[in-house]
Amino acid sequence: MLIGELAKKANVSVDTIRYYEREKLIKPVFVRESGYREFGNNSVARLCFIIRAKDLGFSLKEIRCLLKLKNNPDTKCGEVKALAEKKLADVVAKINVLKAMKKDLNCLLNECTDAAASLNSCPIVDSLDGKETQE
Amino acid sequence: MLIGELAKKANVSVDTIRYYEREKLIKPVFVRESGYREFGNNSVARLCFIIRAKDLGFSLKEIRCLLKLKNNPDTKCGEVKALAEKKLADVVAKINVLKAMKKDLNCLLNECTDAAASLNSCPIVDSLDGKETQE
DNA sequence: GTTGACTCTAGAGTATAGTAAAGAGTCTAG
DNA sequence: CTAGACTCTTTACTATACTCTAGAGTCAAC
Repeated sequence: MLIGELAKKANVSVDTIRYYEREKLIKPVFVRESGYREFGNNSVARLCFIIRAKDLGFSLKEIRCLLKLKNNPDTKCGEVKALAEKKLADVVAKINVLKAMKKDLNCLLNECTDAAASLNSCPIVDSLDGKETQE
Repeated sequence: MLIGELAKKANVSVDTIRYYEREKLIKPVFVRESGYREFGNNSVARLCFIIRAKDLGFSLKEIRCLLKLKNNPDTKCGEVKALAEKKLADVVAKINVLKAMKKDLNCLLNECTDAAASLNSCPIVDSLDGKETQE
C-alpha cells in the first residue's frame, strides 16, 4: 500500500509517517524508482505500536529504543520491563508534581471568597507576590 | 541594582531575565545611556511572582496576563480567580491522563513475571503490538 | 591606564513532535 | 492522452522557554 492508505489505516497524517521515517521509527518495505514508498501490513502494526507507546507517555526517542529491543531476537523481556518501569517512575513523579500544584491552587481558590473584591485584598495575588497566608 | 545582582537575588540566569524582558514580563526601572539596565527591589518581587506562577503551572503567556491584571487598578479579584480555576482544571485533566498511563503501565508490569523470558512471550511487547491480554 | 568582571546586542541553537507550503513528478481511470 | 488525485523532496515554520555565542562596550578598583 502507498503512504496515504497507511496513513488512513493508522489514523495519522502522511507527514507524520514521513517524519517518523526520517526519525528512523519506520521504513517502507520497498521504494519504487519514482520514490513512491510501499508499505505492508506490518507497517500498520508498527505504526500502531508507536502510537500506543506514545499514548503511554513514551517519547519518540524511547520508542525507537523499544523498537530496537523488540526487533532484536536476543532481547530479554526484562530489558523491556526495565524501560517500562522507568517510564512508570517518570509518570508517578509527574503526577506528584501536578498534585502539589493542585493543592496549592485549591488553597488559593478557597481563600478567595469575595470575587468582587479589589485586587489589593486578593489572596491569590498576595500569594503570588510571596506574601504569607495562613494555611 | 544591575542585572547580575537581580539574577542572583531571584535565582535565575541573566539570560532568562533578558528573555523575560523581551517577552514583556519585566522592565528595568531605568536604562543608562550605556544600555545597562537598572532594577529595583520591586523587580525582584516581580521576578519571584513569575517564578511562583510558573511553579504553579502557568505559562509565560498566562503570567503576562496575570501581571497585567495585577497591575490594573480596575481588576477585580474574580478575574484572577477565573484564571486560577481554569489552571486548576488543566492540572486535574493532566493528572487524569497520567493516572490512566500509570494504570496501563502497572498492568503491563504485573503481567511480566519472567524477566528472563524471550521477547516472543513478553506481555509488554504484545500489548504494544495491540494483541489482547486478559486483565 | 589597564585589568578583570560585568554588561550590551544580535542572532543562532536546543529540544520535541510535528505541520505547511512550494514546485515538481507519478499514477490511474476514463 | 489528459485530468485529477496522489506522492515526492526540500525547506521553513509552529510553540515553549530558554541557552549560548561572538564581538564590542562599560565600569570600578588599583
